[in-house]
Amino acid sequence: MKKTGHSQQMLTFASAAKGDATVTAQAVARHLGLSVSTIGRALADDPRISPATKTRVREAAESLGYVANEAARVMRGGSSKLVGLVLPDIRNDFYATIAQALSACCDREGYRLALCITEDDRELEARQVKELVAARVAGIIVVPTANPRREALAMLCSLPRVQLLRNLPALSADWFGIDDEHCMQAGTRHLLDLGHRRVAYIGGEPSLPTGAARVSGFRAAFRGAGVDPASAVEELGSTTVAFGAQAAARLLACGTPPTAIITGSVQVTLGVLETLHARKVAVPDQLSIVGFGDPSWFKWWREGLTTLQMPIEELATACGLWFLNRLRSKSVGQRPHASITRASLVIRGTTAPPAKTSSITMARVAIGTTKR
Amino acid sequence: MKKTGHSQQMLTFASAAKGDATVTAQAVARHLGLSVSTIGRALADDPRISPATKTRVREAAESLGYVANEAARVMRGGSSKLVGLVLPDIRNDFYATIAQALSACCDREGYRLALCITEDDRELEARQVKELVAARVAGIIVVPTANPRREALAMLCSLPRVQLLRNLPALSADWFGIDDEHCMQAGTRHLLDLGHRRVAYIGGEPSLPTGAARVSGFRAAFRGAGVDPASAVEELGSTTVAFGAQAAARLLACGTPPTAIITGSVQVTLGVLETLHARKVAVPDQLSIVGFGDPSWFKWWREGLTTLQMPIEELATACGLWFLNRLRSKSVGQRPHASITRASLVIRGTTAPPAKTSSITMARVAIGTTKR
DNA sequence: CTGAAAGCGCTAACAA
DNA sequence: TTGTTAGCGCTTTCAG
Repeated sequence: MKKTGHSQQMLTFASAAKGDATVTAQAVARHLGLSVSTIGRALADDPRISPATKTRVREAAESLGYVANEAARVMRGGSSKLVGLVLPDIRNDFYATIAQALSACCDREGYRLALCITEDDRELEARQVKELVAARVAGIIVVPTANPRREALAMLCSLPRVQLLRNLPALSADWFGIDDEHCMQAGTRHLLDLGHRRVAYIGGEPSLPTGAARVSGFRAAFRGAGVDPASAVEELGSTTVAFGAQAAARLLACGTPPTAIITGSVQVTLGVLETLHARKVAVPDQLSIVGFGDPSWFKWWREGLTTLQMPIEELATACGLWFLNRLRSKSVGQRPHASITRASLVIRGTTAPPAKTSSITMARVAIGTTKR
Repeated sequence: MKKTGHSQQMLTFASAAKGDATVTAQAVARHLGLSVSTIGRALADDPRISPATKTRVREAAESLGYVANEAARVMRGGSSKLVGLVLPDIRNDFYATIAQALSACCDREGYRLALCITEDDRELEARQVKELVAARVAGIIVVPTANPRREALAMLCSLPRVQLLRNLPALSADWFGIDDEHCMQAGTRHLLDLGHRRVAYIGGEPSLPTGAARVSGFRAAFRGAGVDPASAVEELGSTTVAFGAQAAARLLACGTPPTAIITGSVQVTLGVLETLHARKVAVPDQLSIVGFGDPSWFKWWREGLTTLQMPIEELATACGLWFLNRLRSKSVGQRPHASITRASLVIRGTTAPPAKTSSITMARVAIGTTKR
């Protein structure tokens, strides 16, 4: 930072050229022999300030390295430019995509994201939310845990908020999500149509709104196809890689293993694939599988993973735009708004009709309606 | 939130039970007939306050839903509990892992992360950094762009800071990174040892510190093995999926395509794999490939991708711990500290000796020192 | 067109 | 053990 030579006020001690002590509007004012309010107004482009003064102020501010103190502005009653983003796990492709899209939205409107990772732990979530409130964030975008603490709910409800994917009525917040039930039904239907009967669903606990909807879609497919649900298997647990891997191992080990598996979470899918890979299970000859979500590498798993694909990025962008608009206009709809995005089944190479015998067969049927 | 019945001060209008107007320490004080400072001290667990009052205050604060205003605290001179995390792209597994690890660190120490995604755009970076300074963050953890703007550098240098992966001397900041040059040399060496001569490197521009180090390691391997570097091919560009895909396509299309490719970025690797998959290139029979980084799905690409693996999570955790410690103790080392983490070559199924003829051969040699 | 001053909510120095 | 008060840096009346 070059020190300007204009030594109009070199008498005033520590006139902000000290280097480290943060430069305040006061300092700029002294430097120019003006008052603080003029500085503030000039920088806010107030029409009452003469163009000449404005440029003078702007240049001085620039050269002194003045950066407005947002804390002070917030304290005056203005809400901050910080938006809380509360989600379970940023390594999950789902949430990374969401964060990226929201970050782009926020950036365009001058907002920043405070990233809070809950690991689906309600205590952690409560702490994080409290901190966000303390920081006086403008609002919160949240993928809530299955059962948030009462305090967390109360705090969330005291701010502008929107929920993503998981829809908790207790939050009475607007929601952007996917048609969990229908897409899971479509995926299951695909397997039933291929002739599978012993179909297993591995997914999140039904205490999660999404978990409940997905397992419900799974069951609905059986009813819809007139198939006896007795042959359906359900493994419900945490939406983690570990759970997926264990559940798949359990299913493979049992006396009459399923001929097809459908998963209800990206992480669970990962775990299942890991187990199938480790055990060298022949897919789809011995076992068909339908995944959940569609990170880029799903198409490289064996001949390509048949999966339920959802436009997460679009979903997040829609959510971000809508939320920021609401923040700015303060408009609060009476009933929470709900926006549902449709998912679609992408058929690749991991689903086929079941083998006639329980051993590995040579049959390898090519299917290909939505092949991509 | 239940309203407590203690109507000691029901006369004071709007005694904070109004529901929406944020509850201040003042409000709690009035509610209890105490002074603000007593409230502040009680909540700060000051020894001068009687235990009885402390509990009384704490309960009242709780039931009224009081949350301290951090902006006010910051304005009094305390630094905020916000740490800026500036990185190019959160969908990149590298950076997602880093964010996750740092978030865990910060959370443990009561800090929060402000996520800023630069997309490797220096203008965007400059804007984000300025906003972080305006927000009076306690410090910044940054993966800088190749060539940050002068203003951005100046601002960064005015705060506690640490750089990850990319090491820019201009920042004169502590750095946590990997031994880019050596690991790339090892990967290339592996290919040369297998007998490859026409080896291609596809990676980031040398304007990036990491890009420069990696390409330099690539070249060093040739020198080290006494192989004529004339047969080496270099494709340097942006560290994106698109560039990787295009570069690979270009290499395959040329008259005498390389018999092996080594990549210098996770995203580039993704692009290359995409092209190889689309063109149905026989790997490793027709072409050997060494990837960069090790997201979980690399081991599922064909027979498993041979790759340069680095303990990113440990790196980020080390960085976070060290940085937060520095923030708290204000200790500033004279010379910037540099911490280098070693990467390792993981040999899986995508590297083999080159085919004798230019066409596909049947030879498929199993290699397996570090197989995993 | 510009200046003076109040006040946002909190902490810490000074009183009692 | 508790109360009073000044002041952090900014915006925003109200006065010139």
